[in-house]
Amino acid sequence: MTEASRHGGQPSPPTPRVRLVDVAREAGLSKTTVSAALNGTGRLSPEVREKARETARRMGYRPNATARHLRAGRARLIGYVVGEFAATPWATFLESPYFARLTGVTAATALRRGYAVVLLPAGSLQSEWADLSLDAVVVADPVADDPVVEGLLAAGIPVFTDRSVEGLPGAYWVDVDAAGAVRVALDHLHEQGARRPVVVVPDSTTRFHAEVYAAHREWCAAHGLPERVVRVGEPGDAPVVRGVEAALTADGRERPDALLVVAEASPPLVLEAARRHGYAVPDDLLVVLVSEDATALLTDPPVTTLSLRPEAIAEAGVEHLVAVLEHGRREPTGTLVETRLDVRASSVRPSS
Amino acid sequence: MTEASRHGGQPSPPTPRVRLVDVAREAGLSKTTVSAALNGTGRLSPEVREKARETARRMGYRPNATARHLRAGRARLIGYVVGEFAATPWATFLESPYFARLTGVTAATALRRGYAVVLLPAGSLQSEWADLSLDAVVVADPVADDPVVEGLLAAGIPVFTDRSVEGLPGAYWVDVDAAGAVRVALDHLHEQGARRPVVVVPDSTTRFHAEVYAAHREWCAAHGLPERVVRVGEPGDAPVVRGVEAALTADGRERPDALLVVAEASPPLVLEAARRHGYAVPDDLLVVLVSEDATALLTDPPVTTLSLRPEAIAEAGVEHLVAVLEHGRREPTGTLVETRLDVRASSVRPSS
DNA sequence: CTGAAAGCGCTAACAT
DNA sequence: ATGTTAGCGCTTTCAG
Repeated sequence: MTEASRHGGQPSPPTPRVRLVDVAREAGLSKTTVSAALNGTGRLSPEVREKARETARRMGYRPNATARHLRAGRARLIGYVVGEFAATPWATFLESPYFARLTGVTAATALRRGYAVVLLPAGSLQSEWADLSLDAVVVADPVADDPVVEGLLAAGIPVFTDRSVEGLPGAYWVDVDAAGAVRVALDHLHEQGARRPVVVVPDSTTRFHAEVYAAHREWCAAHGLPERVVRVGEPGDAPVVRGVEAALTADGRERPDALLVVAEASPPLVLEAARRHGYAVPDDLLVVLVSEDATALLTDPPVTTLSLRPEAIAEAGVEHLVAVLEHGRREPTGTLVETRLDVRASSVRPSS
Repeated sequence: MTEASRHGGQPSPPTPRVRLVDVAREAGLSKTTVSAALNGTGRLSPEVREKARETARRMGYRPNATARHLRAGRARLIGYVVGEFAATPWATFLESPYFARLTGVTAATALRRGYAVVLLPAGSLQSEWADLSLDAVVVADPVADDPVVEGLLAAGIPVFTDRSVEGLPGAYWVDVDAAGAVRVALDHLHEQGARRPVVVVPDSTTRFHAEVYAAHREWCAAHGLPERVVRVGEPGDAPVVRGVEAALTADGRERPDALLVVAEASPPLVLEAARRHGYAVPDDLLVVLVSEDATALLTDPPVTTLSLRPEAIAEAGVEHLVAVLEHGRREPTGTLVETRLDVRASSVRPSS
């Protein structure tokens, strides 16, 4: 006798699952009829339909998804990869509010559409996904010419990712309007009187950051302002905060009067760094952060943030994916999501 | 003609996938033989086996997982839920280094065992998982008497979670030795000369925190030291740091000489808070943090951390799960993972 | 308006 | 040692 059974639980009788045929027999109907009744297909008399449903409910029938999928030819499974540094991929990845939300909303939206999202850690080999029958794969942050993307396309699996794959057949994208975001933020700071804005941004080769550099350069040229930018080696609170400190150190030049951080960093940490360097926010320094971090609302003053809207990206991506998978829609191959500037006290010049 | 085809990509010929029977025909063998050859089963002559394999490889054969699963009666799918605050579940959840690692390692380990991990966001309804044919579900942080757990067990799906489910038939657990962890940390501080340690811990009703309280109380009683504890309302850097500040404010009592934080908080932030309050670490104050945060190694001094070892928990959990699923092992129902104290300069009294 | 039968792709008895 | 066949549970023509 096992410990569990002595505790009074059932000895776990390997309940032979109720199948469609069992329901049919019990209800005195055929498999076909019950199937049609439950799926709302076919033309059945209301009474028969109700009887089938009632019996199924009573017997606790739950359709076998695997059999359905085999029949349907699609497994309703979506892979979710991050094409990232192999070292500590998920740790650095999921810890960011942006990716955490992207991941969660992708899973939730897909589930609502009847698709399950399968986590594919970057460390895992492609060979391990081989026997997974994925209908499609979402690549959450591809590197340039990502081999993962290429492998999937070669295997005939549709890929959904960011704009870096534009033009590849079978690859679809949803992306954020990075250039627009930078312009909106800088325009806002300019309107509030900023004339020496400094930008802090990770020094990476991703398309997103490349667009940020370019947009910043153009904006500065257009406004006849000097291009002040600090590039930090990697994402993460600590490096970014150091970058902020570097940006705020005048180094002989005039002190900046506005700060735009295009990297996720804890808002309170950034504010504190500014204060440490003798800036009063927003009096001496206007601050805008690209961040999804909710603590931005809790600081004193609350911090203006530019949201990349991971929720919107995830939803658009899944809708697009479902459209391609279910209706064979191949156009458009991309969707651009607008960012959102949430103006708060940190970037509003007081009573000008 | 579509945009894609004009770009020179194949017009995406809906490649009729290569099936087992196709390989068999091509190789002049039967399905059985090819199947046996590829799966390493049966007794086949080496030449035939190699021929089958070679043909399969050449034709780019990839077995249809859905058909296999239907045949096998199991879908090799594992659900992964977090039984948490419904509001912003994944955001707060995945952002923590602990959970991010737990999640990533769970997925990677399962995949290596041939199981796919499906994300089930807390906001999603049980009805949405109904037709998912999950072989088992991992509940990553159940609340007391979690209704999710109960629903799954009622549906006959094995559940893997933490020790709070001990005794429920069909529920298995892997947990961290919270009480042992507290003792190890406090013993270490005591050895280093601490006599007025203060503990900061979230004020929650989870089993983990309850155990922490109890272990702390016992330890203090056993050592005849006053029980100094600060409970913070919620996890998250900001509240925890405020808790630390409260803990370090003497308030008429003697200043503490050691600090144990049992909540994930950014190590540099905690150190800074200590300095702000006039403590030199480790001279005036020994510091130990329960954390997986890698920045603990980068501070000055590096911070001693107590790791709850999410990687080990995830691996043990998956191994246990696989054992139950594949070999029907029902005992033991639980595994306890030891924590690990990584002693660094922040908790070593200098040259005593 | 309902039921019998075929078949999705694969594996494992069983027969040769 | 290899091939034939049945069947996993479901949906869907196609007869009745």
